[in-house]
Formats: sequence, C-alpha cells, structure tokens
Amino acid sequence: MTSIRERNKELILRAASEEFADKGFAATKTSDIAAKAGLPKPNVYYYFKSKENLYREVLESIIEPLLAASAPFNQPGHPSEVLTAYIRSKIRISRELPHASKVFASEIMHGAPHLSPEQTEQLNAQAKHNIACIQRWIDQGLMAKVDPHHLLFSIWAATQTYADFDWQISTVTGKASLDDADYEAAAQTIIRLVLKGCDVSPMPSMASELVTSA
Amino acid sequence: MTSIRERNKELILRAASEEFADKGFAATKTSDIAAKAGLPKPNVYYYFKSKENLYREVLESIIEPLLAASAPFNQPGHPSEVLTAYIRSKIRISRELPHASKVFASEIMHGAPHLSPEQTEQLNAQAKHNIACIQRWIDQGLMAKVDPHHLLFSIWAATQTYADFDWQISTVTGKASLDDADYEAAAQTIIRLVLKGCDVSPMPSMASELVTSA
DNA sequence: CGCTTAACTGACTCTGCAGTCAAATTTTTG
DNA sequence: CAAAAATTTGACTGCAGAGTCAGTTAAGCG
Repeated sequence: MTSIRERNKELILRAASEEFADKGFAATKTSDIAAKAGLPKPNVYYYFKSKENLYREVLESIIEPLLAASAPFNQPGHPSEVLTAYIRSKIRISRELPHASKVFASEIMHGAPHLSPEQTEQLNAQAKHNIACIQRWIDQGLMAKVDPHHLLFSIWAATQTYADFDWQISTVTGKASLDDADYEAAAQTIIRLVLKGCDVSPMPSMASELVTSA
Repeated sequence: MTSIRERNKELILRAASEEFADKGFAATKTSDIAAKAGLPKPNVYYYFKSKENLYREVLESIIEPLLAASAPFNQPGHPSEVLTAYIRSKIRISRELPHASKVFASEIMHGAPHLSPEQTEQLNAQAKHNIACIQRWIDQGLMAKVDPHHLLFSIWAATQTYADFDWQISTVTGKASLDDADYEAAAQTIIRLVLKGCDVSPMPSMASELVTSA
C-alpha cells in the first residue's frame, strides 16, 4: 500500500539524485528537480522542507550501502576473500547507485559540510576498523607490509572512480556506458593489483585452516 | 618586471583556485574571491571578464601539468621506469597543485562542461597513447595481461585521490596535512600495487638491453 | 611637470532562484 | 454523503549575488 506520498517522495528523490550528481548542490535548481520528477515545484517543498533537506536525504541514502560494503571486514576471513568481496561491493555500489555515489564523493571533496558528526564518525570508525584489520593481517604474515591507510585509499579511489568519473571513462573507452563485461574487467583489474600488490595468495577457497595457521 | 597587472592577476587566480576547489564553481562568490585576494570585487571583473572566464583560466592552468605528467610515456623506457615516473608525477601534481587538481576533478565529474573540445581531445589523445603503450608492453611480454584502460583508471584515481579527497584522508589519518614521508608512502604503495599487480620487474636500472630483449 | 593610461572604488542594477501562500482540487474516512 | 485531511497549483515575494558604471586615484612617460 504505497501511498501517493511514498511514490512522490521516491520520484523526487530519484530526480534529485540525478540532478545533484550532474550539477552539484549549488548549481541544481529545485525547479529542475520538480520538472524531472514530473511535478510542480511547490510539491518538492511540500514533501521536503528545503533544498538542503532533500540533498541530505540523498546523501543519507548512500551511507548505509557504503557501510554495508565493509561487511567483509566485520567477519573473520582470509585477506584474499575479504579484499575481493570488499572491492566487488564497492564496484557494485558505483554501478548500481552511480548518482548517490557521485553526490557523496562531491560532498567529501568539499569537506563534508552537510554530513552530520554521527555519520562522519560512523564512516570513520569503519575505516579505522578496516585499517586495523589489514594491519593485523600484516602482523600475522598473511600479507606484505603495505601501508593499510594508503592501500585503502587506493581501493576506495579505484572503485569510486567508475561512478565519479564516468564521463572520462566514457570518453576514453569510447563507450556511452559500461556493460557487465567492462565492470567485471574493472573489478578483476583492481582485485589483481591489490592481491598481487600485497602478496596475498588469490583465493584459498579450500580448507581455510591450512591458510590461517600459516 | 612583473607589473601590478601580473601581480594582481596572480593574486586573484590563486584566490580563485582555492575558492573554486573548496566550494565548486556555482557555490563560489566572486566577492569572496576578491576578499581572499585582498582586492575589491570590481577589480576581479577588471582583470577577468567574468566569473566563468576566471574559472576557465584556473582550469587551463592544470592542463599543461597534467599532460606533462604523461611525459614518461612519450619516450622509450622500461615499463617499471615509465609507470613509476608517471605515478610519481601524478602524486606530485596532487600535492603541489591541490586546488587546481580538485577544480579539474570536479569539472570532469560534472561532464567537463567548461573544457574546450581541443583540451578534451588533447587529454583524450594522451590517454589513448598511454593505453596503446601499455598494450604494446603486454604484447611484448613485458608485463602481464592487465586491461590497460582499467589499469590507467586505477592509477589516475589512486593518485588523484590525494588532492580530491584530502578531507577524508585527513579525517582517517588524523593528520591535518600529509608530510613528505606520507606522500612517499603513498607513492610507494601505488607503485607497488601497479608493478607487482602487472608482473613488472621493479626497476631494472641496469643494462636495459637485457630486459627489452626478453 | 602635465598628459595619458592603468588601476581602483562605492554604490548601484537586475536577474534568477529558493521558498511561500491562499486557494483549488482530490482523496480519505466516519 | 459530508467533513476533514492530503495533495496540487499558479502566482507571488525576497534576496543574494553576478555584473556594471561613473567617477577617483595613482602610475608611467614626454
């Protein structure tokens, strides 16, 4: 029983994501969002108090998926499995939520002025946890001594780039948009760089005791 | 003999870079640029016709360094040397021209609406050239079969991230700004991922005939 | 010097857009 | 059904901020 309310909020949010991703917060006109949603402008203000509120909801929508992508780090697992799963999740987000991803990236680029302290803290805590996890692997001799901070920054950047710099990617590849095979190639390239770069044996996928006791 | 003109244009350009990088084109006020440059607003319009003109000049200023960073690809050299030099150049740009870098990234994120077709073509041609170069190395057996497009995207993203997402990097590392050692660690991490990830022997630095004939 | 050009300035205009409102219409519910 | 609540609407307001202008001061130069 999705009421008119639900449907319209969804329409507006979707339109807003696209507009904010395309032009950025300041350059986006609420009238354009309304037009793209197929509604008159006052409706946007009826459902969302202000342009900023609407923007914040778009931002909010990407945070949970982003935190969820770190799930592999939150359960025990071999580095190769965790890193592979993490990279694939990040790539999937770039592909499936390209607009919100871009909005988030833009927000971070400008110093996260709209992110609440709680959200910042949540993301930061997860990042710290992932870094600690990698450091533990290094201490256990499961991977080479690669600075966990920089490793994570590289993974984050390399996966995020498929959402943020889609224009550049289209221009260079000559394709309007990437298909399944392209995303698979992207994931495999990044996974390869990371696993080989860290001297992690790619996928034990068999008796994990053998490996973890190494 | 740097006249008042030269000095003031420089002051305004520097201020503009910072403001545009911080807030983005649309959210930047010319009055703020003027204030940061220590000049009244009409002077900004006296030296630059419009906000957009000023923005374009900031953009322009990063293109040459960006093209220059690809220089290693334009002369013969072993993959390890070329890739290492390329990554170091890119990191150096992120560090030394952080504001213009960010403005450029933001411009690309929004589909490069202010880049001239010539500039786009120049950058694209260089990218294509670099990709072809990498493909040649693969064909010659100098490195593993890693999709050159995605490899380049990863390098670009990983190096650029130090300018674009400085806020995130500060937040995670807990440092207000990175020092020499941090940038060195960043460069080495990325170089390691790329060289090991591509099965390139890291630095022959001796008789190159031995290697190129391999 | 005085004349020309460059640089500076405060006070203005004008447009585009965020946000509002009062009234109309539709939907829900007792 | 009628009354209440939710939704839709076009026409409005207010203001911030890009860009201008007429006039002033300061540099360069014979």
